[in-house]
Amino acid sequence: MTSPLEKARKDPDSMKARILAKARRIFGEYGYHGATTRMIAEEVGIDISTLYYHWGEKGDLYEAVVLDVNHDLRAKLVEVESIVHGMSLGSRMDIAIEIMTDYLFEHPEISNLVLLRYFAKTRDEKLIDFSVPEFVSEIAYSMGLARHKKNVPNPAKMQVLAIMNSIHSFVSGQDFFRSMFDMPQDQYVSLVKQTLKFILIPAFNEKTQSGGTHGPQPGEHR
Amino acid sequence: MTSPLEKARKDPDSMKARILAKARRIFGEYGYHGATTRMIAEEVGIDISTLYYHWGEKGDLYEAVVLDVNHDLRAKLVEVESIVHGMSLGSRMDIAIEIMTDYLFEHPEISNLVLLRYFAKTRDEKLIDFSVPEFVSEIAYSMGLARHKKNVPNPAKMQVLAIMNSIHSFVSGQDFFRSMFDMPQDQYVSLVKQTLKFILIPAFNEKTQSGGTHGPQPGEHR
DNA sequence: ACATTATTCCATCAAATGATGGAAAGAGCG
DNA sequence: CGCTCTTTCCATCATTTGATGGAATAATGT
Repeated sequence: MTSPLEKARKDPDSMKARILAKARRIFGEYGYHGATTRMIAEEVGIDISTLYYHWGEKGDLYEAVVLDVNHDLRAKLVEVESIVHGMSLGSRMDIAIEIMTDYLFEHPEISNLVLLRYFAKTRDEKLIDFSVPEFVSEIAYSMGLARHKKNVPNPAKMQVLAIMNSIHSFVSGQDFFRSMFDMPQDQYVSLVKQTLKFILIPAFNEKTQSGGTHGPQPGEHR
Repeated sequence: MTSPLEKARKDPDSMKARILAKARRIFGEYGYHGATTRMIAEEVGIDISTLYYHWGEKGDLYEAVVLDVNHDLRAKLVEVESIVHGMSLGSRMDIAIEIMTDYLFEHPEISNLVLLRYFAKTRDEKLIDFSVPEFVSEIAYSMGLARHKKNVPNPAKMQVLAIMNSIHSFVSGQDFFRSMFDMPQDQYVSLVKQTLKFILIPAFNEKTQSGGTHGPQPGEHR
């Protein structure tokens, strides 16, 4: 059995895929409730009922969008991992920040959707996506913050979340933030990379030797 | 002339204030479109038309909420600044992270609203809030990242944004993130502080002497 | 007590929105 | 061609949602 999502991914010119692509953008831009099926249909240039024919109710389309975005994001992370494999932690982070930042600025709806899913509840409660924890553990492992893919210490997971969220925030908030910098997009992207490296790299460079996980376990902090 | 918002802030028991308080929570939780005037009214325990009587249309109430939240946030930042004034940058950040994290976890709707405003567009376009740039410049100045309050270098502004967004993200995303850690709230809060300090402090400690603004100006990066 | 004003709720609208039935148009196939 | 299956659109619903008019109730001032 092939799911509608798999069909869409197989044939990017199909109506299903075209709808999915626009839905990604609209849902990412306006959030679940801010996006209407009519907006999406109009964007594709089709009647609203055609959209329902292919994807069923709004919540189902949204679910497909979330899964689709997660699929792409995971694929990119795997690609990055294969590129930086074997480098020092400093270089790894430098390259990873470069690639992921470029990628997410090219597909800002990914960051938008990830963050909106974190931060905004939806009236019609939908499934919680459990692929986030996997992501996070895998990245933590490949950064050398944990010795085993399973059983990654909580502080390591949190550090990965902090990194990912920092990038997503600058991508997703670009309209808002750029309004206070008054600079073209490419300069903003450079500034984002520069800032991310400035903030993120030192933390992992100096403390690396003093025991990957650093400091006390969460319980008895301070 | 006193605005409705000022009236509400003056008398916290007034109907205006009670509505505003609930509106903060609901708008923060569900976003602008996800929140309905009926949800807010029901939360307060009043009829929907009473809400309209006090605050006019939905967009006006939302605007009041945003201004209200910004007011509180700014006040807290000023308070923190007065507390950490004169300390070393390291201590300043340590204390500031402690206080701001505690504060925002006590008022998570502040983080929610700030982030949703950054990341989600609203169909009915509303005023863009220009108090953000001020915030950011002031913090950057008080962190010693700029010599004058006016004319703060862009990299410094970006660093402040990164810091603020990191805190907001962990507060706003707590429901989502805690589901992957399986720990009580207070432990999660500790872990957040620990992670924020781990990531944020090293960047500012070592490079402090090598020229506050660090590295090249945005233009010719890399 | 009375007049005036402020506040609250009930009833109701109009528009927006999610969703569907069924007719038309198209595609594949003997 | 004639048949079936798929796809698309038009018309239409039922709900939800933002919003208001007006009656009823409570405050306030004189």
